Amino acid sequence: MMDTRKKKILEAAITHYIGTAEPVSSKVLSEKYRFDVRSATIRNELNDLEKEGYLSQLHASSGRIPTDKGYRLFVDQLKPGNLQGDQAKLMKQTLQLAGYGVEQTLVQVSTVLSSLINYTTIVLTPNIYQETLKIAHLILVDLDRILVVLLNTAGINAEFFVHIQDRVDQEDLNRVSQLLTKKLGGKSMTSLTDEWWLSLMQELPDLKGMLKNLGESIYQLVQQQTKKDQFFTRGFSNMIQLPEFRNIELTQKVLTALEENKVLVAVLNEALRLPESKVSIGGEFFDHNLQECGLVASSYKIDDEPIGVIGVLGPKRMDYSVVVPMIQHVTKMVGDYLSSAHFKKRGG
Amino acid sequence: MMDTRKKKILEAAITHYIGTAEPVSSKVLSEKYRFDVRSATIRNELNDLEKEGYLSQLHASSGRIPTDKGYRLFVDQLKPGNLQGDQAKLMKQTLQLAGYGVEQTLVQVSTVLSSLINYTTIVLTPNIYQETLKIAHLILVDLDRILVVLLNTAGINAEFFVHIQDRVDQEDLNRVSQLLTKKLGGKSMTSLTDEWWLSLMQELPDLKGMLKNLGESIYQLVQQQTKKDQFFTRGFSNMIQLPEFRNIELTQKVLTALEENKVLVAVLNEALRLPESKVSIGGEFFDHNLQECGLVASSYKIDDEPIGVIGVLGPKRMDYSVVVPMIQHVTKMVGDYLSSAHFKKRGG
DNA sequence: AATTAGCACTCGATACCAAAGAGTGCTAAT
DNA sequence: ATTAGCACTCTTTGGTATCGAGTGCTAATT
Repeated sequence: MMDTRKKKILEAAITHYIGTAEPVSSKVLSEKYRFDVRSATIRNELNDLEKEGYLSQLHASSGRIPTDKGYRLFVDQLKPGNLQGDQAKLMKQTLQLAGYGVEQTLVQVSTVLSSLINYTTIVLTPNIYQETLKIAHLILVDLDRILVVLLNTAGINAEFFVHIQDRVDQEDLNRVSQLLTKKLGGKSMTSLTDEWWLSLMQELPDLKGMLKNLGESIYQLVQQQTKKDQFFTRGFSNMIQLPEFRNIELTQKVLTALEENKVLVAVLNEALRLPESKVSIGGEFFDHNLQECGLVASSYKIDDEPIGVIGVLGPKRMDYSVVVPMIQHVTKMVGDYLSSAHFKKRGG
Repeated sequence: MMDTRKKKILEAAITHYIGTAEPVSSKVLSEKYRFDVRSATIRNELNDLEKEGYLSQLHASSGRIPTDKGYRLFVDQLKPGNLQGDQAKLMKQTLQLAGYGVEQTLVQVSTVLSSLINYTTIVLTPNIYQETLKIAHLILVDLDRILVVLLNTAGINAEFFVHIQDRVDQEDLNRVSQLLTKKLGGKSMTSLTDEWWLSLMQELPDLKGMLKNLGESIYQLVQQQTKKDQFFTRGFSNMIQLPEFRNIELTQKVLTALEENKVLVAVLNEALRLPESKVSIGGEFFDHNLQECGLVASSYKIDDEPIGVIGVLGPKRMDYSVVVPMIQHVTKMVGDYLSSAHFKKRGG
């Protein structure tokens, strides 16, 4: 039902549409691609492909454009590709010149990535809730306020202030820090139960009140977790040059989806758990604002643990054959870099 | 040269244009506003106002639209206004429901602000470089890596990792932290000179190497300061509904300006030092991408020190009479909140 | 001297029509 | 199974006529 030539024609049609954003005609296909058949034959094949749901027409006498199903087939059969050497080089340089810190590195990388491919990059940044905790440290700020610093095994840190009733000094806090750090190993943020805190209080009875405050604050922090903005976007202004975004309504929709980021965050979170990159196309998003978009996303890892996701959002006719290898390469590179001694030395 | 009636007509013309985005005709002015003269008279006045540079025409037989000079006059004579009670209430609620931390509070506030007025909010966030330092604390992370936590007098913190050669333990670091905190009072990030570090080394000769690493890292951090992203944007998707943004080229320009944020950051930084709010209009930006925009910006203060800026970017015909009081109110409210015991208690 | 009725003029917006052109599906011939 | 040929569909483009909003100017009026 889907012989080689038909497949080739579908592939050529999609490739051509990706390149031009114009509906593809039988004439163009027979002239620009070597099928050694006249356009009428191709016309018959196109008709079949439309009936099978891989292509569609905007109106009765227009050329064909791919459907979601068409793109999906196209993407699924893409062979692992390489990216151009100069692009790989540029990304490498970007990493080496990036500023301090994980967040800043991601900002730099996604900005350059977007300008390279002219689509929008979207990023899920690491947070303290991934992985297990490693270090806790308390710093006395005011008489009644302490800054709590937490670090997980991936080296991602979080800080927040806690208000306390009891008077303590930094010496006390150092003792608490030491105890916490000792007891924290293997625990995640959410597994710090009431019982766990109670057992701590028994070890340091004189600082019971403070520990109570601390436990409550961390609990509240976990509750607020979802509110926390762990998502950013770069380079929409690069993408907006593409012909589909001459359509104001479409531009509005995509901007809205990027700002009300729930759906995108959800999709990225799915990609976090996948071993490979994830491609989403048009109707596969449960968001009408994204019906005309495609997304390629892949996770990056610190020491083999996925801690965040980099994605590329573009029009449905995005050049997947370039973007997929690109995003795989970039996430690998970022992960390696964030795990590297070099990064850690210069102050990650 | 500018009698009362003329002024009133100009004001009415600008108000009407702000409301409708349509060029204003003499007929509309004579009918909707009570000048008690026929349209022909108004026509004469409009002609004068155009010659004086306050109004302009799109083409020979069109109504008038305000020029930058017109808007400027209009804005400069605005009387201090109040905002509606329900809006004030909503902002207050937003603050109380905002998440932990300064950054998250600002994100919430700017999101709600944008949805209230349908323009884009832009925010300069506080950073460690403002104000003088108060506390430094070092935390041992790995054998050769420490996390440095700095806090300034406004309660804004920064963290970064430092790689060290010498073996130290947390006890050592506690001693260093204590010394640093003692010596830091009144110093700014940039005034930590080589001499200052040398004097520290003399007090703790056994940790000389570590202090050297630390000094160098902080120096590098200061160099990188400008790279740091201390700027964010919310609610462009609200604004894009306005009729001027049906023009794709304009949308592209404004988006580009928001992403290449240099010019905007510069303008906001000027507002940081001003006692009142700052309004910028069209040609007053040295950026062709912002020629059709207006900006109202004002700083927010922690304990009377300006530490950041909230701005509203809209089309040139933005409703300044609403936005100016609004932004003044919001920045005041945010500053008070960030300075308040309530905020500090619940974990700023 | 200020105001205004009246009018000619400009220019954009809208509608309509014709012609051109791109592309298809189908039929019949190869 | 392929394809030449053709009728048909629909969009695009350009031209033209018309409408109407709005102006500037002149001359009359207050």
